[in-house]
Amino acid sequence: MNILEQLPIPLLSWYRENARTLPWRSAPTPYHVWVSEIMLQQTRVAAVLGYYQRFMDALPTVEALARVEEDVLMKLWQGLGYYNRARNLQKAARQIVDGFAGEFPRTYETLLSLAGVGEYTAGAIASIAFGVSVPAVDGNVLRVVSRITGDDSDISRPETKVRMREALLQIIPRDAPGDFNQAMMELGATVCVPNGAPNCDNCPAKSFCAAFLQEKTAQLPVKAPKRARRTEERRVFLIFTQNGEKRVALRRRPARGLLAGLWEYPNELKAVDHPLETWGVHPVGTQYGGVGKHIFTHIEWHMTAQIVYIEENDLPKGWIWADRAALRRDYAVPNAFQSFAHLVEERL
DNA sequence: AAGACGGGGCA
DNA sequence: TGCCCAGTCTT
Repeated sequence: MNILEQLPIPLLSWYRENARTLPWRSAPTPYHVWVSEIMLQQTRVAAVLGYYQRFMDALPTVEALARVEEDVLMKLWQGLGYYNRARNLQKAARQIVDGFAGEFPRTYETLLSLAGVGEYTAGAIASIAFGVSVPAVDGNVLRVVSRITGDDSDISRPETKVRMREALLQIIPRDAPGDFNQAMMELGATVCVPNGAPNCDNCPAKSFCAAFLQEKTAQLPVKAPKRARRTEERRVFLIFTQNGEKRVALRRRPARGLLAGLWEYPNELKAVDHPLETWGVHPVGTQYGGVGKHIFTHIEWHMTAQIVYIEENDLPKGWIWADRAALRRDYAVPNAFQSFAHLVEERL
């Protein structure tokens, strides 16, 4: 017999008592659910809160999102990370407007065809916005299921995810699939937590949870170790105008890859010699700008900044001069350069 | 199946 | 520091 069969009733009851009040829950239209789910991918609720409302104020409809200029979109996403999510969001908005005549897709399979919508997100939108009985299996759900069933399979394996998804499909309440999925995630986020001891005293599953009953919560879930990240030594050039208006040089990053399409202070690996010369930049004066560090999931940047003054007309093709207002309003600069933000602002 | 892809919070 | 987060896409 399936131990999970005991879960839905106490879980839903617990959820109705303990659900957090979240902005995307107040009016769960398909558009609201979709945008919030994309923002929440690999991102904590607390981090999304500061972005969601501002995004909705700027782009209240799927049509507005489909039409917005990419730089404005990226500015709204600046600091949230995984920037392809934003670009895929707009791609999908155009799919909806052009391909589905503005009518939001309402089946799991059709939702899957939208850019940036995978198994989890398709399940979340289908169940929460349209009441379709499909699971939404994220990291929280994998952890909760592993513990309740005492399953020690590696949850990073696709095969494990498929099996747990199928088990959930058997028990998901047909009259409340959206609440059930949200309740599973809410439980994982607030009670059956990943770091440190879970709060089993307040868990609706404590009477039948295998991990709790066998005191194995610390051993579950099982997850394969990640590969170590590599380090990159980089020189960052904070380039200012020598005369006239106070401005700083920015250039756009390549359209693909890390931080694609965002703006940055020109920088290069330390292993590469004479980047200024290569760019055709002729310093009038230079000064040490301190060090900075930024940790990505798979790379660690160790940065040394150099302050450089050049003539205004010495700016390489394609780069731009930004004054303080433009830097704040128009250009999405990733948080990787946050260590130098203060230094730059002081000089603008 | 593995790697790329951000950034932050917490033990 | 290392882990993990309402994952998806590419190779």
